[in-house]
Amino acid sequence: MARKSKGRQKIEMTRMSKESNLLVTFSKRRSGLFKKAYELHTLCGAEIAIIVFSPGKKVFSYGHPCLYSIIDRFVTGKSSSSSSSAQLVEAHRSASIRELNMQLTEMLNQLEAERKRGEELAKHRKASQGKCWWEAPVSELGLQELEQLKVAVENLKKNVVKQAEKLMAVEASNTAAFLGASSSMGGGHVGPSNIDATKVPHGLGLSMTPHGFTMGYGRGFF
Amino acid sequence: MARKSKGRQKIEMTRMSKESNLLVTFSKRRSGLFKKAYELHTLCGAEIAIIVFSPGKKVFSYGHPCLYSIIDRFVTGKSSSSSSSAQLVEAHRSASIRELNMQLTEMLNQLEAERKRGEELAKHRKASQGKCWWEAPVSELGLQELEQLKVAVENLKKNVVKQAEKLMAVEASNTAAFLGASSSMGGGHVGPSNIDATKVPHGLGLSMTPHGFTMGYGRGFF
DNA sequence: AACGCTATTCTTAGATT
DNA sequence: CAATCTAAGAATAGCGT
Repeated sequence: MARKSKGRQKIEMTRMSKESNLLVTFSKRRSGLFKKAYELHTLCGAEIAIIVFSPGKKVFSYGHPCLYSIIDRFVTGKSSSSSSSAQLVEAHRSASIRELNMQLTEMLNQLEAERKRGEELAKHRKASQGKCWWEAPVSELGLQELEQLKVAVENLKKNVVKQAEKLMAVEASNTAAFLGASSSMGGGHVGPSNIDATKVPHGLGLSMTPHGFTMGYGRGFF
Repeated sequence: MARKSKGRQKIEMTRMSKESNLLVTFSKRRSGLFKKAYELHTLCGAEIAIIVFSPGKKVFSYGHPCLYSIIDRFVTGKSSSSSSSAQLVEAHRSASIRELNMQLTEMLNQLEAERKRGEELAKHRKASQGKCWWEAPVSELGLQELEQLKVAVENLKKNVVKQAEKLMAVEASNTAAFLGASSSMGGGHVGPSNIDATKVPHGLGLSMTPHGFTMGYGRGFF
């Protein structure tokens, strides 16, 4: 037996064609992702929540210290003191507005990253001046466009925030009325309860023992 | 210079003692985690949402195709049990906002495409020192995309204002006559689930190195 | 504080069982 | 199909800039 294996091979970063390979790769990489999350939590004390919908629409989640507390904190943006259903419902509602703000902020960050890259590109171009002269204007235009886009998005964000503030004010004034009869839904649940979770390739902590390491399947109790 | 570096060293899987190291490690590993998530999404078509609270309590998030749609899907699960009037109002409102989210998501996708193009451009530039003729069309394409993006942003801006006003009107009428408003714009498209085919012409590595996927935002409260 | 480097560890694609 | 094995590719700790 000369060659037992070709070892890891490079793969193209695009959806895998072979469904069988895809499935096993999904499983492997999901484990890897959760392990990385665990390590990030352990090493740096970060709190992490991960939700994964498999290609087959199954749900896998990871959360530390508690998946829901993190999501709740994220959605409400802060306190999350009480877990009363009324508050959660309200939080979820206002989350929609906050989503806009967050998404816009993310967009700005992405734009910023893109702009940086553009500058780098421009620098590169300068380094190899002479070659590709025809490209200079194009790249520059691209950069300028990005700058404009950034400004546009920033303005957009301001508008959204402004509108949202008004909306929130209105909502706050009648929140009490809305929540008069907060349905105490939830409670039961969990159908498939496939607590399959992560097997975690042996070989390293993660034995989901340390603390919670909730890796359940979820359906919230919102 | 015999030894330039000791290379990667093994570390204990416990909270890092040196705060300075901890901080930089957090940053590096967070990027790595997000990259893994991206790859899992791209390779396997999984939908992923990650929320990370840094030790400094700052929030970073990542999501494909859209962070919020995933969280929403996870959180709401299927709490279609009760249908109180309050919930109807909420559903109505969420639907409207979700439309905005869809638009924003599309924009984000376009931005991502643009970013990918940029990376590819950089890669090609580096790879083909003297063959710049290949880059020209790519750059032009990127410019076109930017133009489209610009238009998209302008339209989006208008829509956001319009929708926000509409929402305010709805809220106002609800305030006045709790259930007066009828669901004129129900519909709604639930989960996007339009898992983009990730065209990426000449795929290649997509090593997205420099600024990776950090899509953080600093606390997005209004 | 963000970036580049390098040696080393870690991850994982593909094959095998 | 799940577990294991192997070696090539990726991620990254510790430094330097």
